[in-house]
Amino acid sequence: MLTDFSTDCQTGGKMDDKLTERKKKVLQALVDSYISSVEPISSSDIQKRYLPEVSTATIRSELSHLEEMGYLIQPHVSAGRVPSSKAYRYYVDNFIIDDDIDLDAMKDYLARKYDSVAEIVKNGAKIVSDATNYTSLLMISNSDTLTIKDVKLVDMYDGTALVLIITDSGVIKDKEIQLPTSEEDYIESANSMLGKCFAGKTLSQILSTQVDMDSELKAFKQIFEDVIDLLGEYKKSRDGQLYVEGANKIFEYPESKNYDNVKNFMTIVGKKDKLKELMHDDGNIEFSIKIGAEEGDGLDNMALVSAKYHIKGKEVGQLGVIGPERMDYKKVLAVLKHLGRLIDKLDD
Amino acid sequence: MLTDFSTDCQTGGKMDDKLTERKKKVLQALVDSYISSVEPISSSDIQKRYLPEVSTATIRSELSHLEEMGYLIQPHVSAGRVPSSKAYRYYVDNFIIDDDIDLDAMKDYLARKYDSVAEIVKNGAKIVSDATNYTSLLMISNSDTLTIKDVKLVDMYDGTALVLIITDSGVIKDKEIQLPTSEEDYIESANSMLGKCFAGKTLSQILSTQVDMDSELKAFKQIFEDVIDLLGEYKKSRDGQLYVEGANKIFEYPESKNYDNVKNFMTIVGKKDKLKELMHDDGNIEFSIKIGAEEGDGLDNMALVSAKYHIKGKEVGQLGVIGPERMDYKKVLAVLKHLGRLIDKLDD
DNA sequence: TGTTAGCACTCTCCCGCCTCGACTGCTAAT
DNA sequence: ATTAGCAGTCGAGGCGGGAGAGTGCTAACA
Repeated sequence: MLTDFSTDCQTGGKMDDKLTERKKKVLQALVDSYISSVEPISSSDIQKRYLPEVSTATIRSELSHLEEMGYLIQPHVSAGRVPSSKAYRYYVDNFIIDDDIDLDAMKDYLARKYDSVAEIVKNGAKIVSDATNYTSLLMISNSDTLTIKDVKLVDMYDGTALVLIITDSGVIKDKEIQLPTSEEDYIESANSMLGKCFAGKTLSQILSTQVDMDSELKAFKQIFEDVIDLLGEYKKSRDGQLYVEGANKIFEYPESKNYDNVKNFMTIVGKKDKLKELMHDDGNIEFSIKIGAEEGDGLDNMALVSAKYHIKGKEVGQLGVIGPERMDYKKVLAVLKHLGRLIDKLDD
Repeated sequence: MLTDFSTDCQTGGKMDDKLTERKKKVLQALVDSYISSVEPISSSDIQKRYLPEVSTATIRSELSHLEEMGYLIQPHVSAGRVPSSKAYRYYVDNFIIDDDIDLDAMKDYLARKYDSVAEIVKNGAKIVSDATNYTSLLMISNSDTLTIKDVKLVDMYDGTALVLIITDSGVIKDKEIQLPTSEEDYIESANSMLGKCFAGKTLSQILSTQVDMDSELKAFKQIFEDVIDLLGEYKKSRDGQLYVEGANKIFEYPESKNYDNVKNFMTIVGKKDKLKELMHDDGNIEFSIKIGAEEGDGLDNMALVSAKYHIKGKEVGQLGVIGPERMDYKKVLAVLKHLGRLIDKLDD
């Protein structure tokens, strides 16, 4: 089993023993069926495909029991049953085992569609959306993980210089500033000072540190402050940027028949702040699954699965999927997991 | 009158004289009414608010005439009438006069909401969407207008250099490349060569010109090609980038009651290529209005209004609005026009 | 006690029918 | 050319009833 799913809801994990084996089987059957048909599931549906050895009456009594326990919902008396958020939570916590996650299929899929691993990383959000057929979310990690390799001034013209901030993921910011003097070696010594001060530190470290302006540094005070400003600006623009891909996949779901579903979905997909909050780092959990109203307002009938991803072992962001509560968690997890591995192994 | 609207449809402009004054009045009344109520308009609606001096019977005969001519549509026999695309076209070509465009109101609105002009430009798309309550589109102009000021190599480490492309709107691209030699003055002479080749040209000019590699340039062949590649890459990433803001305004329209409308709208808003095509430069027309199916597939029941905008007199992009065909053209034009002026006057 | 067959019950969906109300198109008069 | 009057048309919405689906309950059985 995947052991690191988020179980921050009161119904997670610990309920295992309260369900008999047969109840588990019925619940799993119902969720599986519902995920594939997106129609209320009846007792005979379950009997036919999953439990031919018992009668529908038995299944019915199990179903009504599960309903009492809060796992199932009956839209109306003569309809079948539909899983509740609690059921999905139980499902992802207990029924998804690693073996189900078909990494090889994913691998083939990606190999067919994309030429290089670099291309895969670049198109992360698009790939996830394509492969899962849900809306995908890509969030760039906050700047705690970004290391400054060097800060350089480049002479331009008319006493201006270009500030380059070189990080371990490329040059990230440039801006022209005014030089306080036109001395020839000013730039050179400024460069050495800047290198000394900033190289090897993360963005957050730099911004939270108060540097003593000793005599040697005084001459570069202005430059220094300009650079700090620039870093602050960059942090602001980069921190937790969120990209959404495939937002109108919703129209391909049966759920879209219901106007409110479409509206809710589009509303939450439009609220980047809310999405960021939902994707936000849950400690050491590698995969996080938020289901329905568990997470407060806004995610009714929806679920959000997200995974951290790393480059060269370092956390660089999160990649996720948002879609209907009845989403194909196995597939989604397979895609996210495989992609995570691919990205992590990347070394060019 | 605004004289520079797009009139690239067969019904534009020239139909003026074919409509009697009263027909014009009826048509305008109907479109105005419809724009504000978004319900089919009956003969008595028009009589009450616009033409009390004639009877409903007279108006009815005018209406049925206008319908014959293709300006109106009757959803069914006992409903009022609704404007056709042709009616909207006629409306924007003939009934919107400059005086109607209340620039001052717009000015006040912007002044209340934003602190500085710079902020207004930066948030162009958001402002337009807020102010009009429609979905807005912002397209950065293609690279024909972008001039390269200089190309510079900056020494890094281990025989690599950073390529900087400095344009009149800032440094736009940087990439590390391998230097073919570690000679000391290589970078310096390369810089002078690059400056000579590229300074003052536009991106497109550079990419379309075949440069003779004479003896002097041979030594820099590799660098030269790297830079060209870089420019090509940049052009690709920048050319006609399109931003969409406020896509789910659709849910605030009465049209959203109809599922197909929502779907169509979201579909086209998701198709950036199609939007780009629709926004694409129409010669010297300052404002372009595309209405409904006039423009081929995809824009049924919708309209797209776009305007070029300039900074310091130079065209830098387009700003537009996409929404229902019955949009408030006067308001939209007021917003776009006023914002265009503000942006153009910007000089910091 | 758990399981089962049988059956009555409930509820949705859908169809046809109806009425009401909104506008129109037509006609005949001015 | 305009108008009043009126018949005609169509959609919206309410009502009722039949069909179908799936359940809960009960009583019998192992």
